[in-house]
Amino acid sequence: MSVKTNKAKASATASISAVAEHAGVSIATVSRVLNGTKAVNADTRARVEAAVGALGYRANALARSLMRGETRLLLVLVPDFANPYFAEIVKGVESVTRENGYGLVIAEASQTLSRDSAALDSLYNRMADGVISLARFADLKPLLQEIPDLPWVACSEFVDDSDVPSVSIDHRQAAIDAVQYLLNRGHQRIALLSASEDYRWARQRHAGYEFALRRANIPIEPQLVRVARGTDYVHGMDAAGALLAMEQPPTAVFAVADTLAIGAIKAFRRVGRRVPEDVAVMGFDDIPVAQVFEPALTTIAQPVRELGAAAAQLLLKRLAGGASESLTLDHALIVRASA
Amino acid sequence: MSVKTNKAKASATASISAVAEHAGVSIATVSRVLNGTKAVNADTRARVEAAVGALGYRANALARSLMRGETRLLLVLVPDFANPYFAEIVKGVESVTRENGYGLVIAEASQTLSRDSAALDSLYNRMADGVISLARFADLKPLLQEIPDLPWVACSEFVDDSDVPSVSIDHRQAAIDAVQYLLNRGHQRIALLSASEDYRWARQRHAGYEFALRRANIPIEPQLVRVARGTDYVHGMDAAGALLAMEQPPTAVFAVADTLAIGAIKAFRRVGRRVPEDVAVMGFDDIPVAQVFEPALTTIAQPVRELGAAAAQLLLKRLAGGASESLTLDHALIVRASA
DNA sequence: CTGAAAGCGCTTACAG
DNA sequence: CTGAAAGCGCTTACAG
Repeated sequence: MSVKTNKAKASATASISAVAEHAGVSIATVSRVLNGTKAVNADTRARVEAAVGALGYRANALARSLMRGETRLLLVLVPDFANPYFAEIVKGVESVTRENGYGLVIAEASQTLSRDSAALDSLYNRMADGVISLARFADLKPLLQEIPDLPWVACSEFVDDSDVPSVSIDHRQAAIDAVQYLLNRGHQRIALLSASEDYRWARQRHAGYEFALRRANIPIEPQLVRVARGTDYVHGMDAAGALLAMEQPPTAVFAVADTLAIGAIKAFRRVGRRVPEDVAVMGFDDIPVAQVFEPALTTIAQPVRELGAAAAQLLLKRLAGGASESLTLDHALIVRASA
Repeated sequence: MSVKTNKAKASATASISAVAEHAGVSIATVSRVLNGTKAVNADTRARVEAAVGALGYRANALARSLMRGETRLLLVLVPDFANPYFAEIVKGVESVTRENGYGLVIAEASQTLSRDSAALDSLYNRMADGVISLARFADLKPLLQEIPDLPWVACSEFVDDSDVPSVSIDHRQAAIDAVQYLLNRGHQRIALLSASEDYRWARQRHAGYEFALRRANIPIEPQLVRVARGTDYVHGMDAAGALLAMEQPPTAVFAVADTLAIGAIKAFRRVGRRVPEDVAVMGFDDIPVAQVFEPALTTIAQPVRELGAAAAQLLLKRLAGGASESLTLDHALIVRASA
């Protein structure tokens, strides 16, 4: 029986040595029964398990991680907690990480995010085994250079000239589909309500919008393109206001996010314009409120849960030493009432 | 210059000994300039800083935390990522933790959450310095017993016979205010759309509803009380359906969550009932969509950001050794169009 | 001001 | 099957 140095370590959680002492074995043995890593004699095991129970012992994750070289924690970078779209993706991520025994560290990756963020700083330093980023491309880029050796996976966003794999739908094609739908319904003056093009997806949806129009021989009218200052409902209202002021307003609006679409509809309604009779409005994302809102939103549905789940799987696979290739999932056009 | 044992540690991040070697000092000195904990000679400091820069060194947070006895990580338990109400609270939490150099580990605390969750399991074991819980009281209770020595703070929920401080509005009083408002508008048949009473707040709002009715000498009609099977929009629709089937339906509905209220309105609309003309609907929370929805929601606003921020402050104060007393913040009745 | 050494709580070859 | 010991990468008395 070994001699313990610090016997009365206050009320603090029992350590492995306390368990060893209690069971009359070495800490190595305790470790073995805890991890099932090596055969242990039946009654030795029983004694250890009894000691664990008696002391309410739980291995200190910090020490364990330090030795194992992994924390089983994944960092998730989201641009905005409040956007339901991101929340759904996180749910997808969570579903697979939970199954695999990983925890999630979530940080809001705003523009201001940088090395001065002590929180993130601590994470970079081996607190997480890898990161899943939904952050704006513009925010992501500089971060990548700072923390080169952590495995990254981008979700919805991506970084072309890098080895960061990504999981996403084909934003450009989805936008083409949306605009084509509007064209098919006879619209010729179609406005684009875009989001900050710090988001790669915003840029790509914008490209899809222009492509679809050009393909239909409709000239791009710069005034019909409005960039919202955020993705909250109010930002959609504001941006739509500008459209309202035009002498020849659009007959249809393609918004790159449902939140923006809903904000726009609100703005239109306020001045007595009916949707879709006077203006058709298409959204993007198919967030939960899209179907209960009135008029219910015609929108592009992203397989959000799957997006998150796939990103998590990709990262886990990579952590397990596997190769990681990017993935493109399918989108779908959901026709409801707003367009 | 000391001899390094493991020289070619692959590409892995530089360790403190690598920095020490590079700068020609001991690791103790490196630690001191890193932490500014003790005076260091100016040019020694310069040499160390140069080495840190050259090697791109960042302290290993795991080892550091193990020594310091703190991780500067806080665990946030949310019942549902998808509910905008919780998202806003998390934003409040994040604003203060970020300022204080703390990171957030977020886990979804569903009913199924238990010791089999490897993710949470690792957290309990000293991965987080404390926890802020928005979890259902019913889920929270058993967890508390498992991890007794972590400092907890409950937000919106609470645990009466424990030393867990909480930050919340007065849910019961808020419900009384809501129902009284409805009564003042002449309603007599007021339904309650409640949420799972695993949530303490649901139970309290329910109590407030009954109190207000009784105070007005209106008998409680059990059929007018419906418990939704969740807090998503669809759950509100479902629960409202039952109300619709009544021979003498209510003239007003008080929903304990905006999501539920919106779902109910949708259900009413589907069968041609107008809100608020045929049925008035009141919500609770004032989530972002409440004001853009049509009809805009009359609701009880909770100071969500403040709630989250206060919970974080309370926890931080406690971690700093301070005392922790519970806090009740003010709610507000927002009159818009739905009631 | 600086270094050698102990120690945080674990895991894992290495012997036996 | 089991233990003594080294080591993960740090921080911090203890000497000097």
